[in-house]
Parts: sequence; structure tokens; C-alpha cells
Amino acid sequence: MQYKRVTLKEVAAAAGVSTQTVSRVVNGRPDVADDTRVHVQKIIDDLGYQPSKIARSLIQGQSYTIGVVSASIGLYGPSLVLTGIQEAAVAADYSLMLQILPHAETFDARKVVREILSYHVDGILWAIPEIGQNRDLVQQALPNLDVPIVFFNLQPRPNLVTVIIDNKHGGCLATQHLIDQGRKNIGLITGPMNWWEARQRELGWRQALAENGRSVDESYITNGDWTPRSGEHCIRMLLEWHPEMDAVFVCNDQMALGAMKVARQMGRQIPDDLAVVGFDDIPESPYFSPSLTTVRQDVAEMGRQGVKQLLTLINETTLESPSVVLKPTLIVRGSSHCTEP
Amino acid sequence: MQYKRVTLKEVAAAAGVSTQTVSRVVNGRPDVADDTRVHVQKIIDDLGYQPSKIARSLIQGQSYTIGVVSASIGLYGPSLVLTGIQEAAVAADYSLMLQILPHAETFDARKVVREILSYHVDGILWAIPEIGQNRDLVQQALPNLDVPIVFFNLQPRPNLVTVIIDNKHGGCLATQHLIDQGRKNIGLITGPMNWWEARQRELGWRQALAENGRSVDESYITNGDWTPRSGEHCIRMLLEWHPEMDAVFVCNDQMALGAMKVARQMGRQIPDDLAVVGFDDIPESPYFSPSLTTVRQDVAEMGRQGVKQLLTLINETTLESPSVVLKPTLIVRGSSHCTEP
DNA sequence: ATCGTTCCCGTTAACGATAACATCTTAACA
DNA sequence: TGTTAAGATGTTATCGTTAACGGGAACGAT
Repeated sequence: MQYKRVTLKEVAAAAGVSTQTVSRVVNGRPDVADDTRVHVQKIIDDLGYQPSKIARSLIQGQSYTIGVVSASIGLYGPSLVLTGIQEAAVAADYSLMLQILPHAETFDARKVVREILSYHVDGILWAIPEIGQNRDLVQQALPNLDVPIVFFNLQPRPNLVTVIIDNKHGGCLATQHLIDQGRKNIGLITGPMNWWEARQRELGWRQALAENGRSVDESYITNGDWTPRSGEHCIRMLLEWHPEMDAVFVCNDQMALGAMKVARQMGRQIPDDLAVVGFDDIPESPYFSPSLTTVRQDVAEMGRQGVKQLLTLINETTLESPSVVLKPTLIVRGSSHCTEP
Repeated sequence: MQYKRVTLKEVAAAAGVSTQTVSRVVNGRPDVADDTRVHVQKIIDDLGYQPSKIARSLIQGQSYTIGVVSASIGLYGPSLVLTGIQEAAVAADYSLMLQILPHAETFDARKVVREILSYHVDGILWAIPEIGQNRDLVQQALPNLDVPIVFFNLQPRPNLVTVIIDNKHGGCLATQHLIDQGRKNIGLITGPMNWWEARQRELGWRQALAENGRSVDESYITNGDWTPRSGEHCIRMLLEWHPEMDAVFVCNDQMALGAMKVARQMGRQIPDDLAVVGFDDIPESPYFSPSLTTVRQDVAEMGRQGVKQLLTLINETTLESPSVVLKPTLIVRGSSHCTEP
């Protein structure tokens, strides 16, 4: 509590020049004599002067701050997005104002946006998954917004700048892999169907089956909620209805964990009797028993791309493309491949 | 890009009053006539006026913003702390300026602190684990700081306000539980020993053994690095050196996952031949095979407590105690208990 | 000697809001 | 009727910084 903020004015007084000159030195402007510059710089260092970003934002109308709206980051994905965002933001000398919404389904988008705008952020990154009608809440709060905004993992729409991972493609990869392994009856454990991402993964499963001339039996589909517990429940139902099922695409790794556990308890050998593919590639999945084949999405890269898009918008350069799509990749491990490495 | 920020001045002009009166209405001051208040409020709503927090901070010297310095939040713990922090901050009408350090071991603490202070934050939450000498970097940047700062999971020191989880107690709980189960030879897989938390957990293991009159054999200790892979490596070494080992305390759940996998491959039945206890209680651990007995630390609560302490400091009220210690709890599951539920 | 350029530096206003003080009513009381 | 207090509103200065402009000195060119 001893040390007070050092201001430009104090530096100017100590250096015997005007505040403007100090400001010029701080910002590296050319029109300062070299000895003045050196002299002022010394005083700045001695006093430990640090310019106030908020005073600067006020006058410049630019704050070098990005507002990030994120869902509760207990899940693996969202927290990695943040890491990617921070990394890219720091590289561009931007700071982050963070807002975490406890309930991703319902919230007062207008209030959230206003709160963020009151800090004069230069742009907003919207990292809330699209669940149910929650995007309507956003779109309703959006018109007339004076700052650019980039959305993550939201169904691309005209006039929205989005960075997404191709979940449908991921579902395809997973399912095609199972087909390539010679599996005949491929079940599906989805995420909550009000999530856009979950629906896309399901579409991928359907598409891969269709492309291979397989018919889609709706009773091979069960709906989970991303939790391991729901994975347990779903696999139990599937195996009871379809004892002949020899493969299953589980829409995230946590559910796959629960599913594999119960499948084993029900006497299935994995992968011999039942092949399993997950989605996400969480750090634990290589160490499941057996290690889990899964679809890896580079979530951190998504964060970086989002920042890149946003900075482009902020600088009013035109975007190459309003929608960036990242392709996930398949990571083959023991749960789908008969010889566990 | 159509909508410009509405300012106090514009509202005042539209309402035909002075800016001061509008300010009074916005802040709910009593000295405004009721009809004026209603009239002004209507204009505020019509124009969608939102006060600028940064202009306000400038004049008031208080920003209602907390700076959070966190480590890369890929790990489960740190990201949950953030959730707790956000929750408590929002409840108190504070916002968060986030700084994520990519390397928790080495960083320029002075630079980080300055960057944060340039946003006039009212306080700082330091959520970087204590690794090696990194706390020295902090302490060196600390003196003469004019804002209060609260540290998470840092060895308590005089003059530092800390919120920590009693890792030593957690280690005790885990080890005592194994002893209570009748285990004779209890191994240890630690975290990286330059982490304070890891050392505390080890101390808990030692203490529990000592309290029960057991001798400590140093060769029962192996050093992991929090990753599942290191868990695999450590358990392999332990079982080769000590085939008689019938229990192991693994200092986090991810390493426990790897350890259990390899132990099974080496022919051990868990928990019959080898009991395992982890630390953290990550969401996946109940679904490991077998489900993992572990020490749960309420990390979100730690975040909330940190905010509480910080707000107390900000308001210059005196602290009840400079150091808050949260006790972890033991969650007993199948990996340590012979009848898996 | 005059003018135009550069170069360097200072002055003033402004960003959006509030604190502190000043002013003007109106009501209340002796 | 005059004095005072309370209530309602406006005015000015300020927070820390930069934009916009102004002006003096030094120099070369005419």
C-alpha cells in the first residue's frame, strides 16, 4: 500500500519537459531529440512508470482488450480454447476480459454484451456452444453492435464470422474407420441433441453409413449427455437391444469411458467383440483400457484462429473468409484395432 | 458498425438536464426529484445507455476489476479455480482481467504485474503453482505494490495472503486409508518434486506411515510428473523393485490412470493385489476400471474463497486470517476396497 | 534579408464519467 | 417577515492520457 501509481505528469515534472514529450517517448514517436529521449527514458525507468491502458483507451477509442464469453470451463474443450485465445492475444499485445456464463442454455445475452462493452473492448469472442435456442438470444442482442464479434462452434450463418471444427467430418472419420475395420453393426451414442455439435457428429455417422450403402437403423442411436454416466447407461441399452452390435461411435471420450467400462462388465471384449471410437482426444484417453481410438479436434488452434479473425475485423481489413473450418483428425488406438499396440 | 457508444452527455442533452443529474440517476443517488428520475431513466432505456466502466475507474480510482494470473488451464485444477473465481466475482459485481502464463516455471513476474496494473485492477489473484524458485520471481516484483494480492496454493508465508488446500492432510488421508485397509507395503508416486503441492502430498504419506509406526523405505518412492505416462513408468519400476507392494498412493488421478493400466498388465488385480488411491477427483475417476479412490479437493471453493479474501482486502477491512486452509476429503471407491460397488 | 522547411517541443482540448462545490427553489420555523 | 435548512439541480475541476494544433529555432535556398 506504499507505492502509488506513477503518472505521466509526474514523469514530466521530474524530467522538466511537457507531458506530451513524455508521451512521445513512451510511444516511440520519431519527433523527439535523441538526448531528450534518453533523458526522459531514464526518468521513466527510475520511477517505474507504467502507462495507464485505461486512460489511453478512453482517448484513443481502442483498448487493446478482447472480451471473451465462455461457458463453464470444467469441460476439457472450453478451457483449451481459452489457452489458444490467450496465446494468440498475448502475441498481438491484447489482453482478455473474461466472462464465464454458468448456464450456457439460458442467459441474458444483452446484459452480458453490455457488461463487456462497458470496458470498451475492441472485439468479442463468443465461445458458448450453440444449445437449443440460445443463439437466438445472442442474435437478438447483436444488431447495432459497434464491435466485431467472432463465434466459435456455432452453426455458420450469413453475417456471422465463425470459427468451427467440422464435427460432421469428425463423425464421418470415426464411422468410416469402424466400417474399414470390417464392423457390421455400428451403434451411436450421441451428445445432447440440443447441441449443434452433437447433431453434427450424428450427421457424420449417418453420412458414413449412407456412403457405404448401409441402412440406418434408428434404434442403434441413443442419446447421452456428455457425462461418463450417460455413456454407461446408453451402452447398456444398446447392447440389450442389439446383442449383435460389434462397434459403437461415442460422441465424446468421457462417455466412451463409461461405455467401455459397462461393455466389459457385460462380457464384451474390446475391441474384439466391440470396437469403440470416441471424440475429443482428452489427455486421459490414450491410457484408458484399452487405449481409446478417438477424433482429435485442435481446440487450441480454434482459439488462435478466432483471435486472428477478430484482429482482422478490428483493423477493418477485409476477411478472406467469414467462416474458418478446422478439420479434426482420427487417432487410432487400441479400442478399435484388434492388436493393441 | 452502425451503433456508436451512447454517452452520458448525449443522454443529458436528450433529457434536457445536466450530466451530473444523469449520473445521479444512474448511480441511484437519493437527491433527484422523482419525476426527473423517471424521465431520465426513460431516456436511458430508450437510448440503451451503458455507463463506461473505464471512465468511471479513471475518476474513482476503483475499477471493479480483478486481475487473475493463471497457469495454462489445460489441467483440470486450474480451470476449475477460474470457474470458482468467476462465480464469486460476478456475485460481487467484479469483472476479470485474465493473464495466462504459458510457462509456470519461469516468467517475468514484474512484467506480468505491470501489464495487469496498467488496467487499474483493484486486486490480483495469483493462481500459479509454486514451482522451483518461481515464487522468488513474484516476491521480487511484489514490494511496493499498491494493490492487494491473494495467492493460491502457495506455501504460506508471513505477509502473504494465501488460500490453500491442505495437500499434506490429503496425503495423510489417502495413506491412512490404505493402512486401515490392512495394507502392509505402501508405495508412493509423487508429482514433480519442484512443485510445493507435490512435496506436501509426499509429506502426508510420510506422516501417516510414521504415525502408524511404519518405517519409511525411500525406495518405495518414485517421482512422476503428473502425466499418465509417468504413472505407467513409475508403477512399473515400483513393482519390479518391490513385488510385495500391495498398495500405492499416486499423487494425482491422471498418473493413477496410467499406473492402474500397467499394474493390470503386470498381472495385478486391483484392488485385491494392489490398492490404489489417487488425488484430485477428476470427473473421469469414478469411471476408471476399477473406479478410483481419491482425495477430492474443492478447487472451485478455493477460487471463491480467494475472491472473498481479496474483496476484504480491497475494502480495507481487516482479515480474520491471512491464510485460509481448505481440507480435502477422501472419496472411497473400488480401487482400494475389495468389494467394488 | 526573406521565405519555406524541418525538427523539436509545448499548449489546449478532449475522452466519459464523477467529486466537490455552488446555486437556486421551496418549505419550515421563530 | 426574515432566517435557515433541506432538496434539487447545475458548474467546474479532475482522473491519466493522447490528438490536434501552434510556435520557435536552425538551416538552406532564393
